[in-house]
Order: sequence, then C-alpha cells, then structure tokens
Amino acid sequence: MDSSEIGVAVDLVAFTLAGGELCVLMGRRPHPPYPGHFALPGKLRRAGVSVDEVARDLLTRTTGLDRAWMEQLRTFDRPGRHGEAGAMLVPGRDPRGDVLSVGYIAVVAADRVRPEFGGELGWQPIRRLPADIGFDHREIIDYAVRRLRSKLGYSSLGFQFLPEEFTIPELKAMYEAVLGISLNRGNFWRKVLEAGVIEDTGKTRPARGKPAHLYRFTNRAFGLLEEPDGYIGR
Amino acid sequence: MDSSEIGVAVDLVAFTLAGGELCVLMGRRPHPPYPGHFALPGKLRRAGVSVDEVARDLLTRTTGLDRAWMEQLRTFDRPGRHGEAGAMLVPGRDPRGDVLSVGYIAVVAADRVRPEFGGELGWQPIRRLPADIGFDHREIIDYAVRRLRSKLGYSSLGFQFLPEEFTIPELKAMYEAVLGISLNRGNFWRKVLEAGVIEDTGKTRPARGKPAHLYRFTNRAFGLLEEPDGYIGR
DNA sequence: TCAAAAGTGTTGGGATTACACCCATGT
DNA sequence: ACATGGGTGTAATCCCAACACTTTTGA
Repeated sequence: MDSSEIGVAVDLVAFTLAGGELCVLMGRRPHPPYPGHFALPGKLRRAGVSVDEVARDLLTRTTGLDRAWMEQLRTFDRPGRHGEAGAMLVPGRDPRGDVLSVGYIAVVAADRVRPEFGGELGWQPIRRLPADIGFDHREIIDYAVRRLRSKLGYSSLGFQFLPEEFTIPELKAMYEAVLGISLNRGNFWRKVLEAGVIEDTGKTRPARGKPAHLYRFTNRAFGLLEEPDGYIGR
Repeated sequence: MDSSEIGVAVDLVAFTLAGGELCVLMGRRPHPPYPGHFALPGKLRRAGVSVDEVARDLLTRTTGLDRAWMEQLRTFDRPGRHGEAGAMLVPGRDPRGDVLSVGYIAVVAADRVRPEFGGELGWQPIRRLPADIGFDHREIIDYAVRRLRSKLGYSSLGFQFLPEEFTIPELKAMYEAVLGISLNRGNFWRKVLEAGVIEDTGKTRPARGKPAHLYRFTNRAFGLLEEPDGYIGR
C-alpha cells in the first residue's frame, strides 16, 4: 500500500458465553506488526465489497457460522503524525500505514461455538483480558462491551447468547454474566414473564433441585419497539 | 480515483433549532452527481488526516464555529454491483465510485448560527425535508435524528442547542421541538430542577406575562454519570 | 428428611402522572 | 382588571426493590 493511500479494515468483536463468563474471540498474531500479541479477527476491505459483507465473511471464517446477530460498532481512526521530512513523529493505530478500522460486534450462542475453528483463535474472558493486545484493539473491545451492556437493556439482543430453548435461571445467569452484576431472582422472574417475550415450551430440564421449565424466545413484544438498527442478514 | 481504489468521505449532519423547529444543514449541489439536489456537507478524507479532524473542519467551514458538540454517527457503505464484463448492475451509494462515508452529528446553538456562511447552505426543517436529496443522505439524516432523540434522554446533549443562559420554558420548548412531542409543564419543571443540572443566574428575561428566570447549565450532576461517549454507567 | 434450586406473594417506598391553583407582569 | 405565561403543590397511581414463603425434585 502506497503511503498516500488509505486502507479500510474491518475488525470483529465476537462475544459468547463460555464457562459462565462473557468472552471475546481473539487470536495470537504470528507475524509483525505486534508479533505474539493478541488481536481481533480483521480483514482489509477490497473495492466493491461492503464492510457489512467483510464482517459477515470474518464471522464465517472464524466461527463457522454464516448467520448471527451482528451490527456495526463504530469506525476507529488515528493516523500517524509525520514531521516536515516525512519522518514519523507519533505512530497511528496501525504501524503499517494509514488504515482506519470499521468495528463490528457479533453475538454467538454458547452451544454454537466451535473453538477449534480458525486455528489460533480462542475465547478470552472479558474480565481477564491479555495484557499484550495489538493495535487499538483493547480500546475497540472496551467500547464494544459498553455497547453490548447498554443494548442488553432495551433490545432482545441477550437471547442471541442462548440456545433455542432455555430456562429462566439460565436467562438470568446470562444477564448477570454480561452485565457483571447480580439480579434479584423473584423480580427477574416477574419482569421477564410480564414482558411477554418468552413462551413456555411445556418441557422441563432437570436441575439439582426442582426441574426448570424450558422457554423459547418470541419476538412478539419486542418486534414492535425494536428498530432495524443494525440487523444484518436474514 | 481509480475504480479499484476505495474512497473515504466524511458527511456532517449539523442540527440546530430555527423557528422553533429542529433543522439540519444542507446545500444544493451545483455539479453532478445529483445536480440541483440537496446534500449534506461532505469532504473526502486524505491520508494522514483523521475522520474526526475532517468532520471538525467541515463544521468550521460550514458554520464558522470551531467548537461544538460532535460525535461520530456511523459508517455508511454500499458499493455498486458489477457484472462479469465490469458493467454496473446496481449502483452504489456514490455513483462516482467506491466511496464509503463516515457520518458525523453536530449540535449548534441557535444563537451561534450564521446562515450566510458557506454560500448555498441553509437550514432545512426536519419535518419538511426536500424530496430531492442526493446520495444516501436521506438515510443518514433519518439515522441521525433517531440517535439525537435517543441521546437527549440520557445525556446533557440538549443544552448544546441553547445559548449560555436560558429560561426553563425555553429548555422545555427545545425538548419538545427535538423530540416532536409535548411535555407537561409542571412535571418538566420539577424534573429538571431536581436533576441539579442547571443553576439560577439571578437574572430574569421579560416575557408576555411573568418574567422568567435565567438559568445556566452546570455539568456537576451529569459529570459523574456521563461517560466520554454518552453511555451512562451505574 | 434434608438440602438445593425453582417458583410465587406481599409490602413499602420512590418516581411518574395528571391537574388544580397561585403569582407577576404588560396592556 | 384581565389575559398570559411563569411557577408551585398535591393526590392518585404505577413501578420496583426487598424479602419471606411455598413447591418440587435428588440424594
């Protein structure tokens, strides 16, 4: 890439629930820049291919899934500062050149995750992220976590973490893992049932005590309120 | 621009209150593409200059202001579809080529607006937008209005529409104009005073009836809750 | 029969809503 | 004095957090 050209990259922040914790998909970089560092899955946008398509391709290549909840996060841009003679004074977000990154956020159901896919990739718990993260990817992840937590409150996004059928305690555990707080059992119950967004399947799942009812998500109530903000894909 | 290259543009959605209505800054295009159509102020990003800087420069060139509340909105990208022979099948968002746009949103105080600046530019009321808007700028504006209305509820953004000193009825009128709804006078009063985000200046402004107190914004209360981006933590 | 986890009911208080009423000023 | 718009009080209601209690299973 010529130094006067601008590159456009797409970086993907894919979340899942693993081991009861909120995790993000990252890999260890084999080559410079930032060799040995962790980084988000990323790819350069080529002419004629939209960033949405690049993000979807990234998701498929890294998780094996071709459909999941995704939306654009933000564009991250910090070019390097050059002096009179053209020497670099302050490095930008990508040492290779002037590359801006369009961040995407994805949520993957725990039972759909295939960790072996994509070679070096793995799920990193958000509460114990590696210290050596390349580029500005730590900043991108922090921003993505805030957006995720925020959207959990006013959208049906949370159900994307769960399998087709789930119990209310599992639903509660998901909220607690993502938000990083603990919720009141009784109040959570009433709230989620009165919202009318889940329906009983009639089945139950054995537990250590009383078996729990299995529910499934129904978009009946959310559908009216939720905007088609960033839903990509069918 | 070569057909295999990617262009990065910045488009600015600048809002203000004019004539008691929410308005957006637009100009009429003198040249193709979309000659005679309305469009947002926009500019190509050149190497070494961040999109933030381009957006700030756009604001200065169009409104004469060098500081105002601004934030990145989203990146809009829809390249054209080409057939086997390279012929265009479906046009993209910019007929000139493969240009993605990083949208920005700005809020300008009504008393700071200089409509004569920037030649052809003018403020268009959001409720009566022109039918002939070029590119995908109508989509960008609609998205920006939704974001603006949403952020009004959980951030101090609204005060950016008003001059340094304002009355509570003026504050209420601003909220009503931006949200497009009417609010209860008495409840608005209590809510805004109990929030502790404004302080009395001691001065009054004459009105048709009883003179109204002049207040000024104090970020004391918001400062603790508001994060850099506007997300409120708990 | 006891522990563990699912599921339900009750209650007090803070926030929101609707609306009535008083106050200060120009004409 | 009266119309106009600023400013205040209050009762009804809704929502929510806290917490105690009951139910159903496995060991």
